[in-house]
Amino acid sequence: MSNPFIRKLESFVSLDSDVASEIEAAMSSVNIYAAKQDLIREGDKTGPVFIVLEGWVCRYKILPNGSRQIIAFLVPGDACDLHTDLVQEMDHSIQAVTKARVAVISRERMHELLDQHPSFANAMYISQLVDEGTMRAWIVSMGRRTSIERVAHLICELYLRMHQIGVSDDAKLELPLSQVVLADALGMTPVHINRILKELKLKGTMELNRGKLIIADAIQLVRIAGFDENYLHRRLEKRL
Amino acid sequence: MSNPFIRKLESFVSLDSDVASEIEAAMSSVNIYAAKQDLIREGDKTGPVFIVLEGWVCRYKILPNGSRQIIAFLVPGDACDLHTDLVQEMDHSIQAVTKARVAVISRERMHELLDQHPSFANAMYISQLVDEGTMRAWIVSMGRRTSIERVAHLICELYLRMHQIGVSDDAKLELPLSQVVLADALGMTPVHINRILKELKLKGTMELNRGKLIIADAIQLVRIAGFDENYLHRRLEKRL
DNA sequence: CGAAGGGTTGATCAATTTCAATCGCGGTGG
DNA sequence: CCACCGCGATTGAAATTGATCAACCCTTCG
Repeated sequence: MSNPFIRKLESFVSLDSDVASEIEAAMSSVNIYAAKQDLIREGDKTGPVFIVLEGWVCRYKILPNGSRQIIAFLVPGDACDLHTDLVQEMDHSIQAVTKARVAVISRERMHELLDQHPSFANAMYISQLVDEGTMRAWIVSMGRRTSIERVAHLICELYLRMHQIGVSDDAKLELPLSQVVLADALGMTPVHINRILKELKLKGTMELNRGKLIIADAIQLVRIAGFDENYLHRRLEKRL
Repeated sequence: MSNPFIRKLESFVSLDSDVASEIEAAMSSVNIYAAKQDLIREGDKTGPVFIVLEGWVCRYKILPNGSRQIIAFLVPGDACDLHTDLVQEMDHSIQAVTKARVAVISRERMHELLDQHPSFANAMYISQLVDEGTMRAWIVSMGRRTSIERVAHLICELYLRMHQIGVSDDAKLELPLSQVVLADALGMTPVHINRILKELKLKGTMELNRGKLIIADAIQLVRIAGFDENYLHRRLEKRL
């Protein structure tokens, strides 16, 4: 099964194969977005449920002064806005970082699926808890980590997430994020990101070139980041 | 009805009075915590559901270097860890900021209530969405706001939340947060918080003395914060 | 070929931390 | 009753981090 969403759900709970195929069938409507194209904007009425199939997507918010803060990255298998129909309008925007293929499911269909398949609802709930843990980790990073620690921490997070969806061999990783995007995610300047990346390269920790990341010294990377994988609830996998 | 939790739920959905009293009955078991006492610690197995009745509580995380980042404030009416039984252990700690009265509900009972009363489940879901919106706003603040903007923004958030639970008249507010606590929440130094507070006082914007906050110029405060009430899904204008 | 976007670098500036000391006040034990 | 203690608040000076400003380079792409 090559559907990244199903694969992610299966990592949380085991799904009956007929449930899995019903979910997959519901994902047949697919949109393609170009890099920098918005899926939905702050202030819009809440739309359908999006599920990323391919490419990178982010949540972000623009401030009055024009600067941008990325709030989360969504990679293949990640869903968003599961239940936002309970509130009136988006408080942030969602944009494709790279060209992206995104499945679109109507809220009605999604509600049916959730109602009919408790295992699916459960998996979605777990997924949401993991996302919340990630947000908490971002708050901690922004508040209390220096820029090099922050960069290292984000790389650890993304490495682990890519690894979970099986998109990385051990020390190499496709990471199609420009320095500007990294800066927007980490609350820093592109210039400063550039210098930190250089420092990490000089230290022999990691190297990021044209969307390809090489982790030269994972131990050191984790140490710099002060990375605690618990927040991604890796233990969940082990239990299953 | 003086139960802050019920009052909060009612602000999201309307509850049948028998449902309300059933929920209230479930909240009969109450713990008292002293300031700085932990309700639950990072690494602990997930416990019962906590609902703050009185006082201030926070989520926080300690970093390897010993510094602390507060991730969220919980005020009367706020519940936490509704569904964390789906994951194995806490990825952060929860601590009383002031002396606090906290209702404790077993997960079994909570699940019964949620299953039996869709309106209650709905209200809890909305509440969770609001909390997520608040976390996103914190990420934005930490990433892209200067320290004075960050302070102003937090004050706006807290003012609005206190107002919602009816614990503030128009320009005054009980805000029992020390400068150290504010610093831990905003990712700053206590020294710097002190200077920013002084600056805000000098500007005639607001004043915080011994746990009492006076908003002298709400318009200016909102302007400094670049505050957008949308994320709390509430209107600010009619208030300030 | 030329333009645009992304990356790199140096110099300078500004915001915030760090360090260190002092103050005020409420609570406590003698 | 009162001196003392400890925490929170306050202030100044120095150090540091990261931002800003301003080029310039390289690659890609129309």
